[in-house]
Amino acid sequence: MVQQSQPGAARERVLAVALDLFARHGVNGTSLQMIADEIGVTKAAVYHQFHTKDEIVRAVAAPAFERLYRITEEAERKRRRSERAETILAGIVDLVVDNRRLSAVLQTDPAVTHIVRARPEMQDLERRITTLLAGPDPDDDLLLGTVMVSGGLMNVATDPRLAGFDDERLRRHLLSVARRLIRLRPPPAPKEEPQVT
Amino acid sequence: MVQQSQPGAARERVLAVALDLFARHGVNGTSLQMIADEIGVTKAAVYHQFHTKDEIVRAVAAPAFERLYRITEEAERKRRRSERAETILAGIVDLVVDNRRLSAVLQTDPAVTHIVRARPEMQDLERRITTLLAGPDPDDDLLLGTVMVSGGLMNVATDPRLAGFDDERLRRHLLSVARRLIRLRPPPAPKEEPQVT
DNA sequence: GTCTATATATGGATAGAC
DNA sequence: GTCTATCCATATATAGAC
Repeated sequence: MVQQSQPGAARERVLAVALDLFARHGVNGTSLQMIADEIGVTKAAVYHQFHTKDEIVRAVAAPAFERLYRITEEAERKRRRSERAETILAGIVDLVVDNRRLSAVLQTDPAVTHIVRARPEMQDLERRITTLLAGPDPDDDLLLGTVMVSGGLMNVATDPRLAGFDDERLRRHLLSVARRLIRLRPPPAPKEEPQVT
Repeated sequence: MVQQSQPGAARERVLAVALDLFARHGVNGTSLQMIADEIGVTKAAVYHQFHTKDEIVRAVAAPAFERLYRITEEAERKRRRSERAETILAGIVDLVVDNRRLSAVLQTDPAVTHIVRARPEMQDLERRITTLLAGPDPDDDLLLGTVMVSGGLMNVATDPRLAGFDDERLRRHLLSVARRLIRLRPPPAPKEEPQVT
């Protein structure tokens, strides 16, 4: 086994292995022993990096949620509703495509829900994203499309039937399908005047 | 505590409580102790009904999968592709609406995936459903829409943002959104006017 | 940073009384 | 059908040596 001597390398190794195991077995189905075994160290070595299991879960999830937060802030600065929706949608699709395995874990794992998403600022973030996607007063179909986008995109990314899609192909079709779900017209090409909805 | 004296009542009580806990904490996050506590009996009493935890999981999931199997068989007997897709889609939507909480567990819980969905006949069933929805040779957009339907419907059913939808309202909009995703025209309804996408 | 060893709690599961 | 009591494995977590 090659020794990792860069600073923080051991920490990153734990996070990478943890993510892989979380995606396969769920957070509650993954023990610290499994993580340690996969790396080839003991549990105590893992505990040297993270003092609790929750800490590992938060560290695995943190980068994605921080990115989601930044995308949300950016989208909220746009003036028109279509711009806001397009920005948050494209941002989420990019995020999902860049973190295919992570997405499903963050979206559906009950442990993640309890540890990360239950926090008030997370619930607030999810509410803001819903508003960005659906606008302030959506009808039933639009609301349901929005729910399916915010929940379904993550599932789709990990589905084995789409394993053969490379990132660019997955991104393009995810965007296309998601836009239809929230009745969003594709944005105008650069250098053109925006069209009125 | 009222004694349940009907035959099979204790068994049904375990299944109902287990489903509720599975939906909230996931299968791996639910211990037999939690199930027993929720009912107000001891672990041993639960073990009298089910000899292993896997057995409980299978018993919780079984009715939904049997119903899914019957719907699939029925859909495959239809002659036209649109009829097959409409039958399986409407059947799945009904199934999801009738079992809102169960759906997400069955679809996304890693323990369920390992215990139930990993079985060859289950994988075969899921493959047949994909073919029913998408046809034999789907393009990228249709395949992705199909994946989103088969994965996303279940998520949608449990989303708190749709908690206020009654069954009929949820069913109607799920069908509408799902049909758009797989580019399926609504069937000629007896008293409803067909919608144009 | 990693190890051995251990503390403590809880998990699934069984035996046998009532 | 339900109980108490118990077995054994594994879980998270900590202490202290190297």
